[in-house]
Amino acid sequence: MKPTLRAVAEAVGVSRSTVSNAYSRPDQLSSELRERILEAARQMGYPGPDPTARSLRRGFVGAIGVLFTSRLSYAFTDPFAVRFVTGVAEAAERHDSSLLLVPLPPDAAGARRAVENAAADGFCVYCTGGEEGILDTIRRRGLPFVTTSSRPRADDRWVGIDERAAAHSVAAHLVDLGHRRVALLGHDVLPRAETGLLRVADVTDVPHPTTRERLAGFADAFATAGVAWSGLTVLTAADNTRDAGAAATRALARMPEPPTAVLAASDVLALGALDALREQGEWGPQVSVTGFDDIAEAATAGLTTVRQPAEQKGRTAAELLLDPPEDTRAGQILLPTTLVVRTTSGPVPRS
Amino acid sequence: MKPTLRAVAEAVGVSRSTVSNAYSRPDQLSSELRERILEAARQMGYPGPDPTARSLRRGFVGAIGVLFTSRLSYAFTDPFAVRFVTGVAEAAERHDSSLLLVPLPPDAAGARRAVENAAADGFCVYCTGGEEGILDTIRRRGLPFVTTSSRPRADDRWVGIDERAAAHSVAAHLVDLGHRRVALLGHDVLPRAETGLLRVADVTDVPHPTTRERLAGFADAFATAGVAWSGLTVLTAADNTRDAGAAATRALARMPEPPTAVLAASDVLALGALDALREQGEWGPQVSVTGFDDIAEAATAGLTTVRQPAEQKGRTAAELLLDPPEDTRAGQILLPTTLVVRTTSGPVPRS
DNA sequence: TCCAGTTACTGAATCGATCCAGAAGGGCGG
DNA sequence: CCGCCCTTCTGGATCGATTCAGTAACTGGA
Repeated sequence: MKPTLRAVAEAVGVSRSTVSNAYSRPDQLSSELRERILEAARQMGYPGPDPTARSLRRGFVGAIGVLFTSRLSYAFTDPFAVRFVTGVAEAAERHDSSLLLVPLPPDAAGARRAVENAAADGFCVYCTGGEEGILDTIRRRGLPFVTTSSRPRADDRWVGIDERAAAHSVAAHLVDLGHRRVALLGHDVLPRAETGLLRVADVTDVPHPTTRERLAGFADAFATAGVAWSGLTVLTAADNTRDAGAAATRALARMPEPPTAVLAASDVLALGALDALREQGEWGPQVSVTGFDDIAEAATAGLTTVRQPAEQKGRTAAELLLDPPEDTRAGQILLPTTLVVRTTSGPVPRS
Repeated sequence: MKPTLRAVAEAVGVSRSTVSNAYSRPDQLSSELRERILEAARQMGYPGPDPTARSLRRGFVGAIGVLFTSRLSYAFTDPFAVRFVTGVAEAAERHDSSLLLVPLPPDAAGARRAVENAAADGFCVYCTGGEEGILDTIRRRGLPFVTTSSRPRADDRWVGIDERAAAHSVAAHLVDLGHRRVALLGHDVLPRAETGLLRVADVTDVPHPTTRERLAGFADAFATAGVAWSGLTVLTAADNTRDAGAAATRALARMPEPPTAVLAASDVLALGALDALREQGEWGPQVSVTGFDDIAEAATAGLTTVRQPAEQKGRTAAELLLDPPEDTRAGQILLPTTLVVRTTSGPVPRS
């Protein structure tokens, strides 16, 4: 067994408090004694105060948790998520805090347990589906948190973008280009993970809050332009992945009157859509495609999209958590978005 | 203040042990009493056993630490690192373990403190520079760990590839194509972070173990082919980033007899080299470039490289940590690598 | 010389649980 | 009816530190 602080104290012949002070409050004892203590500790192989015991007594851990709805391994696959975490990490680092990444199992009970068992001083909640239950669990623990995706309560800390307005901006761009027959591509559009076509029925039923807002924003733009919702098609991807985006998009080829544009709810899906369209011979590449997020690959692919500041979002979230503003009302921060027009969007082809 | 387990016990009129059992050992009490306890807890807003206290008493945390030498935010920028963590996350998930990401400050003392304070049951040590000091600190804490990069001690758990042989294979590929005047591109080649040209002096002096092995492997191939080391040039990138790779490569243009190929120690650097060469008018694009790792962008860029199974490396590392083989000698796992020839390597141009 | 003010250190209480030996009560075979 | 086992629950010790009020010795100013 490793020696404890107590053992060191006994070896040196001082009280435990003094040994503790040697580590955490050097000014509380003579530097001579301190040296003697540290030397003895070294000799005995004492690794310093146990982090867990220290946390218990001190009442805080020194780590912030980042909650992901989906599996952790998936989280790292999503470029936007990675950039978000990068931002969180950056801020955490500045505050000498570690990062505890917590994957939330899909079932509510498991998710609750995960949050209850996480040794963290607070949480950044990254874009989850069944968010409310999770926030409640955090509240029960009495820990602070920052959300990013769904509509926050008035007194919750939050950082995000105006999803709906941002989505509106890309859609309006397509409308301006003359597109009227358009497919909206989102993941998790229906509770059951169906893939394929759907008529736009009631977007408010979409369970995933971010997707819902974005689809609503898309729909807004068409409504404004007088395009009937019935002219729109919704493609449901099984996942927010490139492959799922491609798979969902392939359904278009089977339509009698295929759309002239695909409006995706994320860049990842949009890239998938491009993949699928490229397979479609001459017709495919003529279809306009837009994304959302502006991940790195978007630039390479020439994807028209809406940029949101991913790292900044993460950084701001962590900052909001680690050193909260005096004024509670300053706890909700809206980040700007920009429409980035590249080469994947263009006027409706004449033919 | 949140109620504690003790408060719940008093409210229900049972002992603390019983409440504890209600949460962690349902078979130790009648289900009727258990229900009563949980109900009372719910009423009082008791969030369940405190993770820190539980960890202290139980003697383990339920999280594995991943140690990064560089800043956390940088770690997420490196595609290879991200894939490695993805693998670790996957395995951790299977074992119901959280991930604690621990950035190690560049200074030895800070790094030691970070390791001493990390609340984890064991560590995956991702490719660090001053690795030995860190491993010692972990050993002092008596915690298990798995390394990936440097040469392990006989009884350390380790997962990795034969860096030198793998590096040899790309270099041999270039030799076969006729290249004789070649630049080796690595980061952190010298202790002081110099950028620019260097003659190959003594590769064994390179501080970063992985870079050292790879450069050595490159050199091997040329030695075998009878190419004098003096024919080789070493480019030192300040960082393992695309930009740093590009910056280092620009020095080539100033050489009287520029190399016909650039052998990079990582894909990230290689992509940077390609960027730089593309700027160089007609000469640049003729230079062959090879990378190392086979990250996703490598395929897109047509980069010739050596593939190593990144996710698998992470997964194996975590697996080795979380459920170690009976036989200690099975604790060192060598993963396979493959030479992937694409379009950035070709024969020496005639001119 | 005396008292106030520092400095250096001690001891007991505490953080919030889990563990373990053991007690009380019920069921059952002999 | 006794003894044994099983189930259900209890109390106290314990995990490894930190905190805080308090003691003792020393310093310095009047």
